[in-house]
Amino acid sequence: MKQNNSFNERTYDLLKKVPKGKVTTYKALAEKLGTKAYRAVGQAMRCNPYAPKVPCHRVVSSDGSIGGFSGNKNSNSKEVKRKIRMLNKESIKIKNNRIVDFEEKLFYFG
DNA sequence: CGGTTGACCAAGT
DNA sequence: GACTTGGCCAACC
Repeated sequence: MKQNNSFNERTYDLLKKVPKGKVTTYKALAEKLGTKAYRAVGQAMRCNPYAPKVPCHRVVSSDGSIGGFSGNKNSNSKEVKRKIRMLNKESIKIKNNRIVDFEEKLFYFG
C-alpha cells in the first residue's frame, strides 16, 4: 500500500490494477482513492507519464462515453484512437463514442 | 492564499 | 438528446 506518493501516482497505481478487457470510470478511481476528485484523476491522465503502464484508454466516463480525450484533436489523439481499436479487440465495443454493455465491462475495484 | 482550470458528475432546462 | 448550472476536488499560476 503506497500512499506516500502524490495523488496522481495513486491514481496510476489503481488504474494499473484494472484487468484486461475491462474498463473503469473516473468516479470509481477517485472514490477508490478515497476522494471525489474525478477531475483530478482526469488531469493525471492528461499528464500520463506512464503511457503503457497507465491504460488511460481504459478509463471512461460514468455515462459509458469514452470521454473528451478520445475524439480529441490534439496530437496524441491518434494514439488514443489506436487504443480504442485495441479495446474493441478486448471485447470492449465502442459504438458512437459509447461503450456497448458498459456496465458489463465496467470493473469496480473490490 | 485566492482564482482559474480540467480527460467529471448529477440534475435541471 | 444536447446544453447549462452548480458542485466537487486537485493542480497550476
